[in-house]
Formats: sequence, structure tokens, C-alpha cells
Amino acid sequence: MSTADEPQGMLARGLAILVALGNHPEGASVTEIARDVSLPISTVHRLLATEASLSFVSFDPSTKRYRLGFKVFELAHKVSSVASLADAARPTMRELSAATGETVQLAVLSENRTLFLEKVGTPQPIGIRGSVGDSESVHATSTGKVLISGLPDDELDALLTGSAFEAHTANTITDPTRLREHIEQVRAEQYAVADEEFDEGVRAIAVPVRDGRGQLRAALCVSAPAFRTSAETLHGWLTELRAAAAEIGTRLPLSS
Amino acid sequence: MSTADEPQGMLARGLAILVALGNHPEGASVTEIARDVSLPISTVHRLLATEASLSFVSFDPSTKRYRLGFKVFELAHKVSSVASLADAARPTMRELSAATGETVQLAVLSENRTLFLEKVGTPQPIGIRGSVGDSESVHATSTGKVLISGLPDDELDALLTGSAFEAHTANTITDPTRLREHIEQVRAEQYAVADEEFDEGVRAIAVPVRDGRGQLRAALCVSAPAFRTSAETLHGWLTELRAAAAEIGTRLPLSS
DNA sequence: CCCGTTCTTTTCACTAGATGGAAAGAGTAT
DNA sequence: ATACTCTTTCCATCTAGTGAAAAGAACGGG
Repeated sequence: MSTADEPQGMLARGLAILVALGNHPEGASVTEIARDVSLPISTVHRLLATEASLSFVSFDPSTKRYRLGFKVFELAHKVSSVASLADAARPTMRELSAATGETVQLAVLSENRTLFLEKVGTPQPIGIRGSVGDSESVHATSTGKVLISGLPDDELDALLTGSAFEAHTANTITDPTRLREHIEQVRAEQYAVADEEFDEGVRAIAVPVRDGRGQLRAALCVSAPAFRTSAETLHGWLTELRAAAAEIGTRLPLSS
Repeated sequence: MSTADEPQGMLARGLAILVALGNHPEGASVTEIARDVSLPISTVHRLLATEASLSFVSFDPSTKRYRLGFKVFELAHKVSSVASLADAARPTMRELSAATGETVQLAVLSENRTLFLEKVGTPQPIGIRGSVGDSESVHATSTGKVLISGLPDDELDALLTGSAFEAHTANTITDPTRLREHIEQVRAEQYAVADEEFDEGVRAIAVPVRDGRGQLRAALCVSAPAFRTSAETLHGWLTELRAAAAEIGTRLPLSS
């Protein structure tokens, strides 16, 4: 929201429409989307027609509403960086979830947010919200803190300086200076805890996943309702969590 | 590949580039993509830059290669038609897979192909290839046959007339007339079998998944290596398969 | 049944901005 | 050092995208 060098062409507009459609699970009309993306209706109409003809959006003639199309879904499973990570992690995540009885998630950094690539839920009646494909802010989540702790100093500084840190709960760390100290601690200890900092009533602990080269590739976390999860419980999972992360790491293809 | 009314604008070209990138899991250079989409390099370069700035593609400066970006992944999980189906189906599919010991898949029709939305694998050492997001031809797969059997007659005719049916194995039905008869049978019996018609050594059986209104929403199949799966075994799963499909159907939100 | 309202879809003259050949820059191999 | 290949930038040309406005479609209240 700071660098104002957004492209403006038809492609950028078309992609913006796709993103806007992402926020309308029930579909949206031309007019609604035009509002969302601040463009003339006729322009949006034409762009949607193009996208529909390529199956990037689907159009329901009876309701005159547009939704994201199958092509997007199809392409997503070819995002190789995600696929290889999630594939490598899935079995281990299942084991870890079984061992802890709680939700295990895998996340990477995307546009300064922690993006969840994979989730293994708990059979318990009360679980953790959020699903694969969601992203949450870095400063209030265990995975987010682990992920930014792996950034080079200049990028971390830029992030800490450039953003405002919204308070999601009373526990959220919003002061850049305190956050900086916190991240240094994460760097030193190689794990991060979020103690009801994003969602009231949820605690989580995360560790880095590193490939054979030691490169930080993702963060792995266990999240659980606070009422059944003390700080001790959380730290008790650390060994298993680290073992799981290591196992995933060894299975990772070394890219580039 | 018959109607030649493909759009040509910058948006269509940009989307074509995304699709092309989907076929390059290891990433591709500007030049390679330009070749793939038959466009001038400078044009492709500019479009890629736009897409990169919006995270639809990622660019590795060291290798100068482009890949599909996180945004595509993020959006995909908001393709509501897919998400609701897959969510509704997942638990039942797990049970069915456990009961049969084989791979269970859920598919819908997309651009005259059978697109797999969800897959629950087998713990057995020899499994079924193909993954979520892949699509296969309709005439040689059990799910494909079920899905096109639900088309209105005119659309089915158009499909049968308009396409050439490639022989994937010796068993593939390639003659439109025979395929038509076959589909009539599927309509009558409400299930379809693929007997090593797509992959040598793989047999599968599929049934329709219908929502509360009786609308065909997907196809559910069990696939297994032929060496451990006789025709009888396959048909033996039919009852469980139908029960599973019915269960999924009741759980489906009635869209539109 | 008609008219007002609100949405979608199409049209078209204008010109913003996309185009793509060419040249410069950056690597890499010979 | 030279040649080759690929990436990146440039810019004069003119295509093709733009968006206000009009036409069409659908709905509902009086």
C-alpha cells in the first residue's frame, strides 16, 4: 500500500478483476465488480467476457453472476513451488497431527503475509479456523514470525519500518521496536510462539523448515485452542515439531 | 480447437502466458514462453513483468526464469464451486478409500475433459497416477463417461461429433457410434466402468454425484491396478460407491 | 398493463497506450 | 578477444482498448 507503481493496462485490470472475484464466493455481478475495482462497467464487462471465454471465470446466465473459473483451479496445482513443498510435507504433517492431536499447518511468505499451503486438521470437535490458500499477517502469527526471521536484515528492516502492525487481540505485538527484539529472539531460538496474538483463544508454535542447503523454505506450526493448551504443552511439542520440520526438509527438492 | 473466436487482446495473451507457464514446472525463460504462445519476445517480457508485479508469476533473478506465482494458488482456493464440492466430499471419500483399499477421486466436467478436484490415495505401494488439478479425456475414463452421460442430448451430440477420440490403449472406445451406445448404457445403469481404456493396467468405476435437486454435480470413482482388480471386484464396489455419492450429494449446497 | 428503475450488453469515435522491430546490455561459451 | 544467445529497454507507429452513452432485458409496484 505504499509503492504506487501499480500497472494500469488491460492485463493488470483483468487480473485485478480475478482477485476481486476471489472475495465473492457466491459470485458477483458486473456492476459489483466494477465497483470493487473502480472501473467503468463496460470495461469490466468486456474483460470478464474474455476471461470467461478462457474459463478463468465462469458465468451463470440465469443469475448473471460471475465466479472464478476452473482454469484458475487447474493452474494452481501447477504452482510447482507450492506443490513440491506440500507434497513433501503432507505425510509428516499427518503424523505430527496424530501425535499432538492438534492442527498442523505449513506456510510460506507471500507479499509480507504468511500464506498457508497445507493444513492437517484435528478430529477434535473444536478446531482451528482458516484454510489452505488463506493468508494472515506476519507479526501476529507463529509462522509469520518464523518466516520473517529468515529475511536478510535489510528486508526485515524495510518490512518493520514500512508497515503498520494492526492489533488483532490484546496480545498482538504492534510496536516495531518490540517486534524487532522479538524476531531477534526467534532467530536465536529457531522457533516462534503466538500466544493469542492473532485469534483470541488460539495458541501456536512454529519452527522453520530448511532444505538440504539450509535455505528457509517454509514454516511448520501446531495450533490449538488455548483452553486445552498451556505454554508448557506448546513447548512440549517443540521436539516433535523440529523433528517433523527436519524430515520435511530432507525430502525437499533443491530448487534453482 | 474448432471455434476460432479466440480473443486476442493483452488480457487474453497474458492469460495464455499463465497457461503456458503451467506446462513448465521448472520455470521457463522469456524466450521459451514467447515460443510457446507465438508472440514477440518483447511483448511477452512486458506482460510477464506486469504479472510478476501482481504475484501471478514469480521471477527468479538468478536463473532469469519465470514460474506461476502464489496469487494463482491463493485464488484457486476461492474457486467456490470447487471448494464446496471438495469439502463436502472429502470425509466420505476417505471412508470409501479405507473400505475399498483403493484410490477414490472426484471429478467434474471442464472444457470437455474430466477435471479431478480431489483425490484420496491408497496406502498400497502401487497406486494410481494423476493428481488434483489434472484433467483427462472424457471418452476413456469412468468419470468422463458419467459426466458426459449427464449432458443434454444436443450437447452430447455436439461433443461426440466435434471431437476425435484418441486411442490411449487397445481398449479405448474411439468410434463415436459405439461411444454413443456406451453412453446410453451409462445413462440407463447410472454407472460407468473404464476397463484399461485410459491407462494400461488400470480399471475404474464411477457413479454420478447429484445434489438435492437431482442435478449432476460431479462424478465419484474408485480406480485400481488391474492386476488386483477383476471386473467382479469393480462391480462389488458399486453399492458402497453409490452410497458414498448419495452421502456427498445430500451435503451439497444447492447453488444458484 | 404500463412506466420507472436497475441491471446487462452493445456501440462507436477518439486517442491512450500497446505493439514489436531493433538496438543495447549482460552473460556464457569458443 | 569474438561470436553467440538471451534479456531488457527504447520508441515511432497505429492498432485496439476505452468508456460515455444508448439500447435491451428484467423486474416490480401502482
